[in-house]
Amino acid sequence: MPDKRSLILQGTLDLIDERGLQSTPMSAIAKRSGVAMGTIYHHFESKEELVAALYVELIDRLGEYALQDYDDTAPVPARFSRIWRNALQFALQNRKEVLFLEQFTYSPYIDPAVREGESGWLLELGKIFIEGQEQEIIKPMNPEILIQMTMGILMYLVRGQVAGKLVLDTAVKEAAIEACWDTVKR
Amino acid sequence: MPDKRSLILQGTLDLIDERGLQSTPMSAIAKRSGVAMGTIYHHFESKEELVAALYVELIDRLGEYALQDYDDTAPVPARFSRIWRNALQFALQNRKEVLFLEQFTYSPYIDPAVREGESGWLLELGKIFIEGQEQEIIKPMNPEILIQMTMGILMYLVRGQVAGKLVLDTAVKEAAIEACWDTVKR
Amino acid sequence: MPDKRSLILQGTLDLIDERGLQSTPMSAIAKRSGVAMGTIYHHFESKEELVAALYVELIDRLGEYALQDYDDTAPVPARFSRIWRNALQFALQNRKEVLFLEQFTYSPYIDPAVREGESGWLLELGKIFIEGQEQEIIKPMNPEILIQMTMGILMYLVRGQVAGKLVLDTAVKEAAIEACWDTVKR
Amino acid sequence: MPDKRSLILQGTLDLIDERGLQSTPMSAIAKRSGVAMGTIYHHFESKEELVAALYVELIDRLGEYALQDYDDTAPVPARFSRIWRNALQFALQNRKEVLFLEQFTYSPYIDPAVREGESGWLLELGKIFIEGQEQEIIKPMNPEILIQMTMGILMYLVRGQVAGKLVLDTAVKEAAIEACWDTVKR
DNA sequence: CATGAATGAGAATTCATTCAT
DNA sequence: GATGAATGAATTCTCATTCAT
Repeated sequence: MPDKRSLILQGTLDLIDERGLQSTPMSAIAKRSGVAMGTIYHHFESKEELVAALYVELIDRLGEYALQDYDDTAPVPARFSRIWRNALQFALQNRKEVLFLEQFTYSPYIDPAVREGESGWLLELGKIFIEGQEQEIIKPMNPEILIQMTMGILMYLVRGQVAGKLVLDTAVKEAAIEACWDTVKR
Repeated sequence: MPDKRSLILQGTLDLIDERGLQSTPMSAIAKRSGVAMGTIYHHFESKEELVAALYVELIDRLGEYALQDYDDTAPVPARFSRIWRNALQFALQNRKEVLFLEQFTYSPYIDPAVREGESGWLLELGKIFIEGQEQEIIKPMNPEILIQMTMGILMYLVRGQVAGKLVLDTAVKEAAIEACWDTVKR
Repeated sequence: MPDKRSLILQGTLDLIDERGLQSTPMSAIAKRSGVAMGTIYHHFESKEELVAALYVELIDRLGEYALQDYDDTAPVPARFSRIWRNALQFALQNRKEVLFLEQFTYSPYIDPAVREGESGWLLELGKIFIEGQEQEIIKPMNPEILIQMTMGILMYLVRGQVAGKLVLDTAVKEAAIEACWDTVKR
Repeated sequence: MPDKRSLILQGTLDLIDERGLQSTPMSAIAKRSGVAMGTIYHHFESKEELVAALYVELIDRLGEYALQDYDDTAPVPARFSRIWRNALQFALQNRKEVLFLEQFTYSPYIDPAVREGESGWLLELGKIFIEGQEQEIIKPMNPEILIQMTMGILMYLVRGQVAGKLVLDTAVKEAAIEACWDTVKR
């Protein structure tokens, strides 16, 4: 059986996805997670801390997934594709998680301090861009800008699918990764 | 002096930006807007309706701004740039407004019915893409996909600037619009 | 009809007397006072503030009562008796009020800042003692000390009566006032 | 090392002194005393019992201290001074303890049954007063009244010092004991 | 005996909404 | 229309007590 902390985080995510934070009282989280309300407060100081902890947890999970099968000796374009293909995959397989992150990344509800830590995969992406710029195959721009643009492409595609506006089948996914490359390549 | 309805909407936007919807009671909106609580209920049925009205108001404002100086007889790339340059401009000059839209577009708090109406500028973009595809200068993909990708690029750049990760000066803004074109062009 | 604020203060005092602060939830205060719980919070920021407000209110009431029929041109012993007779009278006629003050004067529950303000009757007593010392009919000690001793005599008599250990009839009351004088007189 | 029961009682006293009973959860007592919560419940049935036990413990300690060096063959005034000097000494050296007793003696939180037992020193005082009355050196009043008055004088002096209103140096302490005698002597 | 995570009833507090003025 | 005090259900959070280890 998963530990209570995980049960609570999962229950929180599920309910926020289903009804929104507004309409998710702690009592509902307790019921959904199968623990007593007091137990939640044993693990998290407040509702705000609980949501922050979930945020950190999901950021970490995404970061880990993004680096799966990552070979840092491969050529730049291959590494680029690998990471973004992973990230997209994660987003599509973890709809709730990613919508949560989208929702709270710029919400005043999340303490800015929580957002700070750079995740490993973003650092790795930075390296890829710099190396690509040295090889003159990537546009000579602030890597931060390139990262934001690429992430924006993929995240908005995921949003589009979630909203039912479009369908991301395998072909489209590959096209999307390619489009990402087109955006940054020289 | 602006009419009370506008004062209320502005106060609501300000407070949601500062403290989040969670922490924005109607009483605070009343105080900030300089009206009595009862007055808010003269103009809006409920808090939910108030937020929905704000959403619609901002969507409209963005849509209007995006089509400024738009010449629908110009060539496809020029029209593409015009609209996105406008949209980016709007986003940068209306941080609160755009973060609000980002925040609530996929929130269960906004009734899906409210989101429905296609805004004119998005319809116009659809036309641009179809025309560009006929001219074989734009990738032959579902235009919805192309729109999402382009919007993602720009929105994530704005997010990046809001978060203090990067600065969008004039040069970068132009480069960003160009990168959008690179993403969709054949 | 008394205003709601007074109703709430009275209900609070009654319940604290009957069951203690511990066992007096805000909901009980609301019910007893005949107002809604929210109304209490309209008048007082928190339970703590409510109790503090009650404290101040009672201190004021006692101070006012103590100076009834006070003639500041009378000789020192007469003035001394008048004030203490009044104070004792107040204490005996306002059991709840005085026990509340006893209970909370040195409780960490009352913010020390609340206790600060010197009440008029105590200032007046100070003057009496100084004048009496000049006339060499009162012990030459720090007046603060004399005040504490006198108040202690009377308050502990009241306590004794409340506890059922003794009965303060008219004769005893007069004897007590006399004993107070014996304590401070030269 | 003191036994756990004592540690718990001491921790309870400290915390009640610092934050009040209201704000002293059992968990805090456990932490402060360096024992587990379960351990507290081995020694005391409930929080109420714990506080009652502390009350009894402190009453006993005070009673014992009050009779130190007490010679029941000495003359009445000497015996009177001895006991009250001891009591005052105890109060000044055990601020927390005495404030606790003050606080809870008339609190509904303490079961009246707990307060009942007459302590030896109070019985002894009763004897002193009766003997003094037989010798016609003490006022012919209910001894209970005389006890309350004397205790009131001293306790309020202690309160005054605790509140920072006055300082009880050796001279003042002696004067206070004398004043007590003035209050009861014929 | 000792531990401290878990429990859940109960407390304090909030806030959308109403309505008498 | 405008006001804002009043309402009380809903929510967050607390904490005395238990019990499996």
